[in-house]
Order: sequence, then structure tokens, then C-alpha cells
Amino acid sequence: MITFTFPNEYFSPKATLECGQTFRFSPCGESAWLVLCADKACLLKEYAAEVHVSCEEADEQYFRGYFDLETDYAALLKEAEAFGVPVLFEAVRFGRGLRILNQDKAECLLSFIVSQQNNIPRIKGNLSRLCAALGEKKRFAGYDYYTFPSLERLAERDEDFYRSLGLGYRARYVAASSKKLLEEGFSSVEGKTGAELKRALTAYPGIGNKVADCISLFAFRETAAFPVDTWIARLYRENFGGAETDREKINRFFVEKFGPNAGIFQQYLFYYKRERGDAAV
DNA sequence: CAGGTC
DNA sequence: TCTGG
Repeated sequence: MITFTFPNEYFSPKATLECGQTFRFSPCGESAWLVLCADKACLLKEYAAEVHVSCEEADEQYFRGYFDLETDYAALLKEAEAFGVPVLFEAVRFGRGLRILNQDKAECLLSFIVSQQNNIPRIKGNLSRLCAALGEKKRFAGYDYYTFPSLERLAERDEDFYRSLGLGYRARYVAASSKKLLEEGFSSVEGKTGAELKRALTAYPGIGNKVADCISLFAFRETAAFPVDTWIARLYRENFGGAETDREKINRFFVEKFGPNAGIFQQYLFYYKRERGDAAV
């Protein structure tokens, strides 16, 4: 096991983990979290001025990439503030240290199918049962955890099995998309970006525009992808005086307004609106 | 009612 | 349209 550090000025484990982009993490006492992705695990510990990341030696580069540590968030926050939009200014202040993760593609795809019309505690429960049932048991830093299941294991189960884990009507989508992933992998999205990537992702069963934007942003580094959910739609009405109700139109409104990094700013806005829905701006 | 999709 | 906080 090795430990590397990163200044916490632009890395807040709490904001990064709790903003809703991932569901596979658990607090370990005060200011520490066990974070899981694919078949890997790491431990985050927050100190006064830095975050310590502990993982297997072979996984260091993986987690540096996972936590997006090569990206300059100081510049991104400056860019966000320069728009002069009060609610965005407050959101980046509130969510300071939030970083967009670079997640495993298959895990992200299936996780966000599970996330639709769902709440975070239940999504976490669904995914943890899914991993316990089909994943591989491993141990890291004294903690037992289950890996995200392989596509082989996922694809051999049917809808009824996923329903038994509590996925509800999403069970059909998980079963069908797992099979598609095992058969063709990501061949249909390979080399695609932007709108083409989004369209290709919506070809997987259970993936519509909103979930496709989430997967584009969280697993394909598509920083302009701007997921529009109920919270963003509310933000659009309450903070931007918007009148449109069509979510694709709301999506275009924000992408045109905030440009190529709109998706990153979306995550700050979403986190702020969900945590501080009562705030004046 | 919850970060929708078919 | 599933389901539970």
C-alpha cells in the first residue's frame, strides 16, 4: 500500500463524493472514506491542509486519474466566477473542492440506469446488493468490499434476479444493457464525442438523454455534457427565470451559456441546489 | 416524491 | 412504472 497527498484547497472528499456522481463510497470514522471503483479501492483521509489517498501501489495512477488530479480546478473556478452569475458564484463557493471523477465506463453506465427516478440512499443500497451478489470479495486496509461485477457475471442474470435486488422496473434495463455490453462492449460509442456520443449511449436500454449526459460527463470526460434533472429544472426556473419545460431545451440553454465546461459547473450547481435548496440565490 | 425512460 | 425514506 502507498499513500500520496494532494492539497485540499481544490480537493474536498465530502463534496466530491456526496455531490451524487458516485454511489460506491462509505465514511470510515471522522474525515475518512473508503472509495470503490470497478475492482479497486482506496482510502481518503482529510487533514488540515491536504488529502491523503491510500491505495495499492499499482493503482496510484488509476486513482490520480479517477480523482482528476491533473486538471487545474483553480482555473475552472475562476472561469465559473467570470460568468458573473450569482447562483454559480455561490455554488462554486459552497462546493469548493468538488472534482469530477473519471469513472469506470461500464460501472457508471449501469449505476446511472439504476439512479433514474430514485434517491441516493436507495441507489447505494441497490448497487451494494448488486456487488455483494455478483462481485468478488476483496480486502483493502482492513476493510472488506465487493468489486463491481464483471460483464460476464452481470449478463448471465435475468430481469427477475435484478428485481429481487430491489431495482424495480429498472431491472429490465440493467439485464438488457448488461447483455448489450457483454456482446458489443463500447464499440458503438468508440471514437464518438459530444452529441454523437450522447446519441450512441441512448441506444442502450434504459438510457435516455439525462442518463446519457451523466455517463458522458462522469466516464467519458465530456465536460460540456449537462444533465438536466428535476433539481436543474428547478434551478432553471427559480434562478434563471426560465420558462421552457422541455429538458433538452433547458440543456441547450445551459450549454450555450456556460460553454465547453458547462457539465463541470452543472455538478456544482446541482450539489448547491440539492443541499441548499432554501438559499436565496 | 426521488438526479426518467420507452 | 418499482419502491422506500
